[in-house]
Amino acid sequence: MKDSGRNQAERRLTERLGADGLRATPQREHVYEVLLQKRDHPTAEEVFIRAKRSKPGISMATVYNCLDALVHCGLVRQVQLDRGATRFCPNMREHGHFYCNGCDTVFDVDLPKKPEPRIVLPHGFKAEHFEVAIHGTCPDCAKTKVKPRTAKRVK
Amino acid sequence: MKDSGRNQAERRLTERLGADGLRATPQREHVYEVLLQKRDHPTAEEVFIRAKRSKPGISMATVYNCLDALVHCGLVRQVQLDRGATRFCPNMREHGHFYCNGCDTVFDVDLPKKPEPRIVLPHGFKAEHFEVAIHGTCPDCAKTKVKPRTAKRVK
DNA sequence: GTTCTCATTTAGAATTATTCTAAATCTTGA
DNA sequence: TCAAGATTTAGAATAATTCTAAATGAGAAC
Repeated sequence: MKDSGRNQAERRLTERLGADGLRATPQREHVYEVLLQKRDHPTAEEVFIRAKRSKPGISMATVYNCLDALVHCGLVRQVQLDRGATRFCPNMREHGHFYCNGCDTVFDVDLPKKPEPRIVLPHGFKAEHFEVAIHGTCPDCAKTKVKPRTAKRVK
Repeated sequence: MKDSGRNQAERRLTERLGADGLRATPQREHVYEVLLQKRDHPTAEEVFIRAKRSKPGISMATVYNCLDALVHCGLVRQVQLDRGATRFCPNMREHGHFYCNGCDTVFDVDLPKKPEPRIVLPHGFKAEHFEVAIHGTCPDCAKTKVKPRTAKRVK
């Protein structure tokens, strides 16, 4: 049947949320689907807008709640790249993020195979998760040569 | 003489700002000094508070302006770790940041020597800068076992 | 030195992003 | 069916950052 992928995603969602003592509600499922549908690292606001298209009653507070729940149970990563809003990424594969200073777009980038730069933490530190962010210029912006800056707002 | 270190820092500041067409103003020097004095990854607000101690007239807008100028000219890095305020770090040596989910403290961590896992970017992408952030639990918090969470706000 | 121009600073308003609150609704298990 | 607790909701509140316009300051041109 044509949406077995969707059903699978839903099962996983219920499972993961459950493991954290959380319920798989229609809103949480919907927010998760929104993230899976267009993987362009949307902000909470953007998720809200998309979620409203097929679920007009959903509220911003719920979107934040759902996103938090999804992050909490390990189905979604939150990505902090610039001074703006947090972005969300349902790709849990190990990967980094390339942030284009020119157009603010975020691209997933592969990290070297069995990489984990093998960072040695001082004694007693327990790592749970790591993020690699690369800032630079994407091909399009490199061509058009606009906004060649690192920090925002300084002319 | 006892403050040659400071003079050196000031020379570098003037140089770097100048290279970007910016002036080395008393406020910019002061904000830079504040960052150098206590390298605990303060937020703009914290920098503002510290800056005011010896320069009561300085304004928040100026602190943001100065921080932007310093980031822009490559003397300071901004670090985005959680949903809270941006933090600032005057350590330009290559290093990563460990963020403790328990106490929100940020620690500098060394990256493997000639590391750069050699991330291969797709054709046309130009990397300017990269950040490695590790989220986890610091030794103190590991002992006391408080707040064992990844995302905020989900009970 | 005076004047012009432009950079910078400042206070405060405005905006943006996120969190909080309390009431309504829903779910689940007894 | 009911009680307890989880979730959602709207809207208020807070936090973080940016914007605005006026005042100040500094260097270039006279």
